[in-house]
Amino acid sequence: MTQFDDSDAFEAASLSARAMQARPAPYLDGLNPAQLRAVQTLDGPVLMLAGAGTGKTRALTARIAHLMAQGRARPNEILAVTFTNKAAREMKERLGRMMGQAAEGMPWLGTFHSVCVKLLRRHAELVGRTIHINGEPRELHLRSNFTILDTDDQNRLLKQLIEAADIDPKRWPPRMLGGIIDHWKNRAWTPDKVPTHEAGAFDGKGIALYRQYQDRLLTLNACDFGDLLMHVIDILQRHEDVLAQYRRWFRYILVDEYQDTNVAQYLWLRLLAGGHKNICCVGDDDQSIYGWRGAEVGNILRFEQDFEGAEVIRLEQNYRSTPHILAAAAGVIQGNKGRLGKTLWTELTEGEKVRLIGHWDGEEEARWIGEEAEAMTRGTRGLDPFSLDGMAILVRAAHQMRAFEDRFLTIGLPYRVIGGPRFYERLEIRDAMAYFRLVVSPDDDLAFERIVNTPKRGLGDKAQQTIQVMARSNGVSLLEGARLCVRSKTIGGKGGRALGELCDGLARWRAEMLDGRDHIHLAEEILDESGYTGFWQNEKTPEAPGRLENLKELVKALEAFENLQGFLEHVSLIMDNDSSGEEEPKITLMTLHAAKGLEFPVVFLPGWEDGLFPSQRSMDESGVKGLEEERRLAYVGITRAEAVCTISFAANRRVYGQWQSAQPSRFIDELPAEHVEVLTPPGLYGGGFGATGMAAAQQMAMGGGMASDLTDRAAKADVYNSPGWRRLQSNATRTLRQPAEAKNLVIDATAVSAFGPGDRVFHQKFGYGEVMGVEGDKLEVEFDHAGTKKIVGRFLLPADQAGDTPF
DNA sequence: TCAGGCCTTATTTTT
DNA sequence: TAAGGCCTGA
Repeated sequence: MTQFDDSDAFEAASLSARAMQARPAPYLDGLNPAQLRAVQTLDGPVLMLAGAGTGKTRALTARIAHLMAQGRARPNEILAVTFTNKAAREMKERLGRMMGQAAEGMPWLGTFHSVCVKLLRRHAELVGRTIHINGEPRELHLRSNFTILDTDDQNRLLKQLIEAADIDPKRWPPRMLGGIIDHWKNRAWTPDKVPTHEAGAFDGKGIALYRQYQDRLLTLNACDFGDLLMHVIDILQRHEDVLAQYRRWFRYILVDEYQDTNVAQYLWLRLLAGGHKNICCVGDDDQSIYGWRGAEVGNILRFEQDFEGAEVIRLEQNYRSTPHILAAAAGVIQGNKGRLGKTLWTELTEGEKVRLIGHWDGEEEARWIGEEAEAMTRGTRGLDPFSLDGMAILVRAAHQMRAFEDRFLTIGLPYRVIGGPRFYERLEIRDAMAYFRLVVSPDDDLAFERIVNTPKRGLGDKAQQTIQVMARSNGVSLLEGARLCVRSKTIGGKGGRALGELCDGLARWRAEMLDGRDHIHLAEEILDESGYTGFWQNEKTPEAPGRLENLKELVKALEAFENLQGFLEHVSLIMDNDSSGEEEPKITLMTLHAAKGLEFPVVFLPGWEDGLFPSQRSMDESGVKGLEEERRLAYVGITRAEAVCTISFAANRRVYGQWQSAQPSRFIDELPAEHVEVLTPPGLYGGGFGATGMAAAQQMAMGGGMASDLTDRAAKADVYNSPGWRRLQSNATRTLRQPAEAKNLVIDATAVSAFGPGDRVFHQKFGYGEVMGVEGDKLEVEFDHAGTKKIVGRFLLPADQAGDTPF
């Protein structure tokens, strides 16, 4: 298909569209030939194979603009799905900039899940089933105001079911069952469709529990994330009229990150695109890194078979990285079999080689990266200076971040961590939300369970069981059951009084809400009067102030919505944590997974050791498939870098408290030597070696092999005396001791002498504590909640000044 | 009911 | 090591 096909549209296009077409199309400006083809090939299935940094979002948004400008579809006739809210938002913003307000009118641009929620709310009543409750058949169906459960609700529900089935939740943890159910839902297997070879799952009770769980969700009028897709698929499969309606409705379909789709998403797309086949999938098989959560690389590899007559367009011109970085990435990814294949190229000619450095242990690695990052802000090794904002450290596993955090805290290097618990997953936010949920829907039993005794109201297991029994025997919600308990004095004393207050409060807040009271004030009132705010105010842990801050932020987030209900509906799908408004430049710390789609001028890739990266577990569990996914992860990591990419590894690392020695990652061997520069670790001699091949380079990067190369006696003597040599010796004997502390510490006498034993101090990370003694340049501090630590004096504040600082 | 001690376990994570 | 869940003693 060529761009001339657009002439067909000319006849069909409306007058206004023809007028638009007559004008130059600014959204096409500056697109390269491949991008142009991807934008202009409108009919039939298209696979846009977009390598890292090749401008795929640009092409995708231009394509949408083109569809509209050509009069092919109105904004509401285009279905565009992404995986993350962030990607959807980005696309909306870009479209907005490209076409003015037109993008506002794209109601079907969103994540798979948000689109499914919209569809499901329209057709909820088509999801239903006859459930026997106490032997009586009852026809239950989903209602359009269903609630969306998150993982935590899900696990609590599963735990109840597991215990009710008399299964030991220790041997068979709810999380595991949740994982299995998720796995099934990712394949669009309803309880009836789970194949028999899965019957053994969860001690042979998996399928039965799955069915019970689905029934329970239906009675709660709730869905989990997997249901959103699965229910929609089920509806589309069973109701031809509904399917036909949407096939007509969505005239063009676009899919971002197609390599990440699972079976359910694939089926969903096939159903919707089945009529006209105007589907454009964008993705990169080399960046498929979510196989472990159900993504099927097969989907993208099979595209041409699945969608007959598909046009495959490769975006291969890279606008991000230098040639050395691209070549290094290409060298690594070459090791994978069965790729669709792409060759990234760039117009850039200059640039740094990928840098490789080995360290004695993980702490030294962190120390070196800290120093290097700091040096790079000033310009070092002949490089221009870089801002910390342009630097990122990408790790395989979240726990690797710890060494860096510790180090950066010590030297005072500003950093930010991406990932970790998202805002809406935080304890205090979930508690607060449970209060809101209960006000909006008094029947929300899960929310009730969460907050009956939070803050502590003296309602323990026994009282809660009493409420359960009361509710069940009367066929009412837990909240209503609680009211009955209070009224009948079944729960008396202090607990009963507190419970009565809670029930009254909930009734009062609900009445106010129905009265149309301003929801922001109402939210504040709920949190104050329930005692929840007070609970955190009285808490003296170092994280308590932060939690209060988060609660404030939560209330602020309400401003964007008209009422509590609207807020709750959106929030369950928008699990973003965009902490905006950063002042000072910071280096970014995150996992490789979280880094996909991002780019940084300077990237550090630490921990390239076999077993850590590639991860042993991946290889054990998924064999070659696992290793290939790890390799794609390496590819993703390298291709994040624009200008400088530094890979490092350590010979020794502490794993679960035990010192272990490690081999450099096999991926290091796969780096093409001519695109790699080996840096010498501090304290080791060996500059000026002509390394050939990465194996030699590795040795050198670790300081190995230098004794034979250094013939000069004096130099040799120096080497034997160098800390590096002593390290190597201990390495050779494999004594896994913790290496010696770094020397050359400058003793900061003023900072230390500012405190003495008995002083109350505050530390950014560990909170409040008391100085126990002085040791060299450090103070020994016994923290109230973090144990005893040795801290450099200048990172401590007198406790009474802690409140005045922006910590 | 609850705080503190013991034992177990230990990627990657979005919606 | 270190965090989270469970149990026990007060």
